[in-house]
Amino acid sequence: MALNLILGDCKDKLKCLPDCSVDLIFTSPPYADQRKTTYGGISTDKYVEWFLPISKELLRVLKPTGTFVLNIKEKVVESERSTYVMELIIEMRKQGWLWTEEFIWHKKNSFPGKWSNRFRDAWERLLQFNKTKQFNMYQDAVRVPVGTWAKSRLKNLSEIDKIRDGAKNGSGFGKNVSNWIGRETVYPTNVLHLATECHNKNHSAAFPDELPEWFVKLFTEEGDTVLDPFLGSGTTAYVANKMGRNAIGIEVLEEYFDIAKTRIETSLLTLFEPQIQYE
Amino acid sequence: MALNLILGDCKDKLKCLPDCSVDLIFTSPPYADQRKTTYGGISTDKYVEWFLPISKELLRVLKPTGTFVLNIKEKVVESERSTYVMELIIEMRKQGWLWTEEFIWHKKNSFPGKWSNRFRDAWERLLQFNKTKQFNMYQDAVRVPVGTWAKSRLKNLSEIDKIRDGAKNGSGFGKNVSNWIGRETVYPTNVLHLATECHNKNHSAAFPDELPEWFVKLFTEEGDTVLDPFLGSGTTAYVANKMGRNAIGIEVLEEYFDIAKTRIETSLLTLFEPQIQYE
DNA sequence: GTTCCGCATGAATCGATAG
DNA sequence: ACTATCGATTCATGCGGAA
Repeated sequence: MALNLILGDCKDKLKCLPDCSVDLIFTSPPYADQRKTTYGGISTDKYVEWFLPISKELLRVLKPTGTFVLNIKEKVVESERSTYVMELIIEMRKQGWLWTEEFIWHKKNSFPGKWSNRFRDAWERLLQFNKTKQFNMYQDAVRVPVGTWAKSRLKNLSEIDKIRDGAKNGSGFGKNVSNWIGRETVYPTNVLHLATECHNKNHSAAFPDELPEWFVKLFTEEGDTVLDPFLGSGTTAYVANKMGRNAIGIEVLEEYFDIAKTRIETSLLTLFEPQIQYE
Repeated sequence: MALNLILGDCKDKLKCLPDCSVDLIFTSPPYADQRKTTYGGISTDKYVEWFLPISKELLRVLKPTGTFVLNIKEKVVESERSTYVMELIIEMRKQGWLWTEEFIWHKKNSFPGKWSNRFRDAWERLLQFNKTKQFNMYQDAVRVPVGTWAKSRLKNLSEIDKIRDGAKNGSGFGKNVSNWIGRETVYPTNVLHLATECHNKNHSAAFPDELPEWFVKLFTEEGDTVLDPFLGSGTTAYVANKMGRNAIGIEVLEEYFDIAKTRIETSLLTLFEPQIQYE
């Protein structure tokens, strides 16, 4: 599978990509006023203005049958949720994007903290945009097991957990999906239950592998092309390549770029060519 | 507890309520293009225009320390999610509302169905609006059991042992108890996991009792006043009254109004005065 | 080989303090 | 007054060492 990692600002570098050449764009851009030390720290009131030229290029490079999934969440400013994400959706529609769906990522391990006026924020948006109504969607690729999941988990659930989360929370979406082949499966919903990865000092990803994995399965087939214009630690490109898709990743910060490149290339080496190691 | 059920259009009837008299507004208005035969079918492009005069009245009747929780979800129109909810938030802020938070109601048993271009919709928005930044929030009223698995459950058991030992000695008891209580419950997040009601055939409520119950606990104390301007089958008013809050409910449709009134009054009768039945 | 426990670590937010 | 920085708060998760 081709792996194309590009160092530079995606606003410029996207122009090098041909029209209608990408099947899935999955990305998590730097959030407003977040990661200020590493990225420029885009302020909340400039965010839409900053993003629109990029989304315009993304619209160009996406195939008519392709999908753009945007992982984003607005921050709190002076005790209020900012509205720049809503404004972004409205403006992107004016650019020609179709806002097809909003998935919810329920973050099972949300950031701790206590405030007098709000609880911990445990969810993020996964906005699905399309170029046309005839986009590819491979629903069977993400079917999840039913029934047995809840039963097997019941053993491990304490009484407290039952009270808290209910025992019928069957949105199973784990790594052992292969174990469930042959059993009864159902289609998932638009709510995803995943924990963020933590305790990875070398590359702390903003989202777990399972997140891009799910969307790569859902919206692409093997041999298709996946693009992440804000590569970060490289999770999207790594996952896409691992799954037999071509991957394009763009990252503006050299430090992140190097980490992502090293991580992806070494991981893929051990993944696909272990025999070389022993010969 | 006072129960005030009003038959009529809330746009008019709200004008009869005094300024700054309500502690919590919890409501689920008719969604755009839903219930067409009943509410005259508010179209998606007229929705904001239709709602703004009502939200203006709601702003007037709410106490400065009060909260408005709006349960809403945009519908799909021609394969796209409508943007009227986003536009509504932006316009309500212009009216003077503070958009404090967005809770997610994860519907554990979402409506079944299968479509080629989307999965089942398993979540709804619970938009929290406030009049001022100094609103009442009783966070301790909604604490949940700590999310421990088997391993830390053992840890809790050892804590219990400590308490027992302390009790034998007769000293240090209080301190251990307070530590233990602190570990047993935690504050919830802004994601609510509730199933929709499916066991009540007589009245199909838009949401389960637990939904308004949670917000009534969180934002009011006993003796406070809860308002639902779109009463529907009466869940909000019933729950509020059951919990010792004054309830005001407005419903435009006589058919719905009668059902709600009967349901609430008979339920409360058996709830509070069972002895009358036997005397 | 398991299981168990300790511990660091987060796309955070508020309010007080400092320039 | 208005902005910038900083400490306190808090909990699910997974890694690594130990039993």
